[in-house]
Amino acid sequence: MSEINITWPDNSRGTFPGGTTIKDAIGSWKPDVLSSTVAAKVDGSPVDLGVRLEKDAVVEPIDVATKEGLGILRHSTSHVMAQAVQDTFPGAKVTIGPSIEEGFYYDFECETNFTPEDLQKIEKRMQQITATDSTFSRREISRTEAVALFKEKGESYKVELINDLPPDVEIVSLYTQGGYVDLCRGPHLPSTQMIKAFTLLKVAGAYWRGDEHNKMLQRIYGTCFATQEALDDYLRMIEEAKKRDHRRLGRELDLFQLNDEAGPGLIIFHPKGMMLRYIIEEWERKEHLKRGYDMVMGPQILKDDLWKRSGHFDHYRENMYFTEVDGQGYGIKPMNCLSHMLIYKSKIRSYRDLPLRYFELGTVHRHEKTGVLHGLLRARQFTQDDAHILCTPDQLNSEIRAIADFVAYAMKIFGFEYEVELSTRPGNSIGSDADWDLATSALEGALKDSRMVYEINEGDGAFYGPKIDFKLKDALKRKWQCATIQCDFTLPERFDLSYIGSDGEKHRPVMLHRVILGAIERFMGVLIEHHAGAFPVWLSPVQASILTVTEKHIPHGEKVYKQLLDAGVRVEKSFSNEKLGYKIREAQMQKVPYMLVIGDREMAEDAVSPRQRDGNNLGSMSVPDFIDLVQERNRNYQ
RNA sequence: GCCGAUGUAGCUCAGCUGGUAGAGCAGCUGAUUCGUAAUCAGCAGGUCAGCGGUUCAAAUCCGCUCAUCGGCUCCA
Repeated sequence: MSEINITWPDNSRGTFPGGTTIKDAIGSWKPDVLSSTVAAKVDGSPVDLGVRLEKDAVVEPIDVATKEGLGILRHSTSHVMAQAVQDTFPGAKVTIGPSIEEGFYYDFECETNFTPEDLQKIEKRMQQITATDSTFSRREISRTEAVALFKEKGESYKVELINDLPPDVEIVSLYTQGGYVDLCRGPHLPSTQMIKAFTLLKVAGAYWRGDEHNKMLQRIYGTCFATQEALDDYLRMIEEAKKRDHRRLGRELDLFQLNDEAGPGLIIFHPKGMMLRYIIEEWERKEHLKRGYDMVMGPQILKDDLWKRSGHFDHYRENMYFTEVDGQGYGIKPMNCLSHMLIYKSKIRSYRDLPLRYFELGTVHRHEKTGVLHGLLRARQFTQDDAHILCTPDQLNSEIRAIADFVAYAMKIFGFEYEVELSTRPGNSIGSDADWDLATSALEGALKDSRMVYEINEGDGAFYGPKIDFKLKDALKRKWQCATIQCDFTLPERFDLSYIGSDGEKHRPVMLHRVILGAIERFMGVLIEHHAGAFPVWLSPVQASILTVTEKHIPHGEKVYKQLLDAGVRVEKSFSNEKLGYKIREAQMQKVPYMLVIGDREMAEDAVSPRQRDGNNLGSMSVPDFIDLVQERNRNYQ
């Protein structure tokens, strides 16, 4: 038998008889690696460990701890789940079951609805399967054979999947574990025994192939990790996320409410929530003015004709609210651009005026479907830190780069990491191919010039133009869409905007729509969850609470209160007839950064000794020194 | 909008197979005057989401509506 040469990741080489399995080869290379290896890459392509090597190759084991390895582990677990579901519910039809970022799911069509008790049953069955050490074995059959096989099993969704494969695909692969066969590209684990730490999480509805016109299937979500510890960590993280839920903290910290009587998706800000909002808005105004933006403001409703002209009536009507005044139809604005266009049009513009940057904390209303509403993160009325930049095509690049810098600065101030995505033309769009190409390359060019790392999101742009999305990552690594830059050649066209160029001729300006924090409400929701309600001092609605020990300390407490208030410190009185421990606890639960206890000592020294919410005591200091401390943190965004 | 679950006091939750509602915390009143995460006692608080039906009798069973939650789709 001929021999083959294998090159390992460390560039060492080994010689093996032709037909050696990858598993055996790895086993003789580094036996200790094998136990955590789920599959391998042969010349770059991932394959099963059971594959026999027939020619020279570069072989790289895929470890279960890597992202790719975890994906394979989870995908295999989803196959085991499908087996368990069909064992438990013989009528259930399988559809697809991929691994996802935090686990896996599998969609089923089943007459009965899965209950939480059913999940336990399925999980138990999965444990039986994984305890048996069944191998995942791959088999390749012809397309027609596969169709016949799944037809016979009554798996109509699998038949549909095979039929929809590209015409040049002649062979499909099947994986079998413990007598259970599924259509799959692979690769998979060598054995079910590697599946040790898994759990099923929830049942949810999901449309077949993600299309809302299709049948609703039942999706079971689960997750799987290489070790029990990793799974436990993940489950703890979910618990932590629940504790941080902004809807819960919004109530506990008395920031805002969503009230049935007011209506779904409508937020009512309480004093502390409004204070947080005010701080953010003031920051916005200051930063925009620094960057050469002009503040403007338009009305909430504008005549229907304007929305028809802009294209919103044709493309966005189902998301808009309408009203009638004196027999005239009006649309409640879902976006702020129209007023800004009218400002531009209010006089003849010269190229010397450009770029014009109109900024508005613009409150918009959008008729979101009831099922998508989610606290502050998805509401029907919200306020964008919106701006529209009108510039010459030549200025586009520097304007986009300036916005990207602004976003980077904002993310630094608020303490978020972020990712960048470029979204291209969607199906439901307006405008010419040439304009879309120009706009898309302008955005991409600016990203490249700014040396930003970005991903491309095909077909995810707005109906009027492509966009750059910035997705920030919070303390729990969850991603949230906030900033976006959208390039628009259409509106200037539709509204016949122009400027007089140096040549004395009329030219068409280009328009950029952009937001930095996105929607103030959403950003607040993200901030609440990011900080778990314990905002940095500069953002805390209440920065200090004054706690009197007994009622004889109230007059001095009042004096300190007044001093702090005069200095602009956001301060609260806790003068009630309770023991100090009780008041500390109260302030602690409200996550107030500084607690100022006023007792005999503080009265005698005319001082305060701030206790931080982390339990640290800063020692005795004068009231002016404490004021400096707070103001220092305000200035430094800490 | 779709699938599923849920809805009892301000909050967190009990309330067995139908017999007419209960606790802790919060609130109020009083006592206590207290030094870094809960002082004690008393009081008050609910058309059991809403509407309709079954029944001698409904928080409990059935239907519809509304809202919320988890997803899908959509999105700042």
